[in-house]
Amino acid sequence: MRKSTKTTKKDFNKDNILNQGVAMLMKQGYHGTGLQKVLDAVNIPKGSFYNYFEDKEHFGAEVIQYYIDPFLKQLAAHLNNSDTDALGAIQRYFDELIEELERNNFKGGCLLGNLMGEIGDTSDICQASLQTAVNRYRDLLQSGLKKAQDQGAVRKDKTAGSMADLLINTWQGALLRAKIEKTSAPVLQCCQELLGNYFKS
Amino acid sequence: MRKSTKTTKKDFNKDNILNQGVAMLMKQGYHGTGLQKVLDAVNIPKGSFYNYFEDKEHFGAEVIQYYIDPFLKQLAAHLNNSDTDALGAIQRYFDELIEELERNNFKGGCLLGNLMGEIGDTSDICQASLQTAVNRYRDLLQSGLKKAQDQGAVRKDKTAGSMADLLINTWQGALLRAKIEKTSAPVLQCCQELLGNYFKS
DNA sequence: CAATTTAAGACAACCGGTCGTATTATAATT
DNA sequence: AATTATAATACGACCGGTTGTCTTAAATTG
Repeated sequence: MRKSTKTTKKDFNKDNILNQGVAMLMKQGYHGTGLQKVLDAVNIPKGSFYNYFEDKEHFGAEVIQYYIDPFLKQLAAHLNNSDTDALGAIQRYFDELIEELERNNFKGGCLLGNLMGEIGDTSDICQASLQTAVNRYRDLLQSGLKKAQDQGAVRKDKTAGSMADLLINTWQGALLRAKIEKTSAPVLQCCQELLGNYFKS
Repeated sequence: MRKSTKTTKKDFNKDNILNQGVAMLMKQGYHGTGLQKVLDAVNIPKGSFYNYFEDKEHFGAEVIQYYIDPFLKQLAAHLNNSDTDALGAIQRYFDELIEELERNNFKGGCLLGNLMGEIGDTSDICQASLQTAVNRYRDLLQSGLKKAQDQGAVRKDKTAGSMADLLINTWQGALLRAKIEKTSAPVLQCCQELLGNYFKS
């Protein structure tokens, strides 16, 4: 077995752990998720965990990045696919998120929001990871709103950055409400009020 | 010792547990907080816990109500003390929250938000408690905004209820951001954009 | 003294993390 | 090219400690 092949297998295992980690941290939170359960689910022995990760905290930090990546790709795809209408692209992106939220019966929500609340101020390592994850998300959203501004769809008396922040924050809060009230009304309101009203020029 | 006295003492103990519960659930979350630690901190034997609460879940549900009560009183006080300017009262209330947040170096945030994220979809009992807590908060905020509408300070083309929801949600999201970025910028922005701009007539 | 409340301790399950060792792959040396 | 030395990875048993909950007995009550 050559080096490339082996590296691939190790990455495959690590991906499996991260994948399962996303799912379980999402459902049960950080302290509610035991490493044993994660590893059992992907048939990897307990002792092997520390070959892949330094400890649980670093594992959590990596899960955060692994989680947010697809969302960035999804939003970027929308922004690229319809670059004649950036505001519409953003709206369609959030519509997709809402659809998935409904499909999951409002369970889980956003891992970033959940972990910010649970360990955002107790684990330095995860806090740093959360910062970069949120910043990457914010920057992409900002660039989309900037484009929408240039296209004349979004007001220019506010910076794209501040609107991106406001949108992210309201979205996070709305997700929490949606979760405990088991209705998509809060997230719908978030998009309608901000994207459909306040941000428009 | 008469029955009334005894009941008082029991209530005193329970209050101590709840008080400590608020502090520890705030800092370490639900699954990160062991009952042992809570009881040790208030010098009540572990075996006595189930004299006060049915189980940990019900304990959490009671902590939630115990936590939100002072906030409702504080907001209500502001609304009553300056009933000539309801919008100003709301603003001053949130200013106080921001001051306390800074005093705590952005640690903790809001217990409701943290627990919504962590166990809002896994514990039915806590979910129900979170619902009523948030609803009570929302209703009070709604009545304040309604008053501000009647006073002509707040726009009337949106319902007070929808604005209360939007404010609460954005506030929650902003608190999460403030927590991981260790700055009050997000919560300041929340108040400025909504109370100082979007809601104004 | 009977009834009820309080508390001590036991309980199994689980936690994150470490250990020595066995297996394998890479590098170095002939 | 064959063999040896070195390192990396895989693995399961095990560590001390803690979890939430329950049983049972002591203390306190009316």
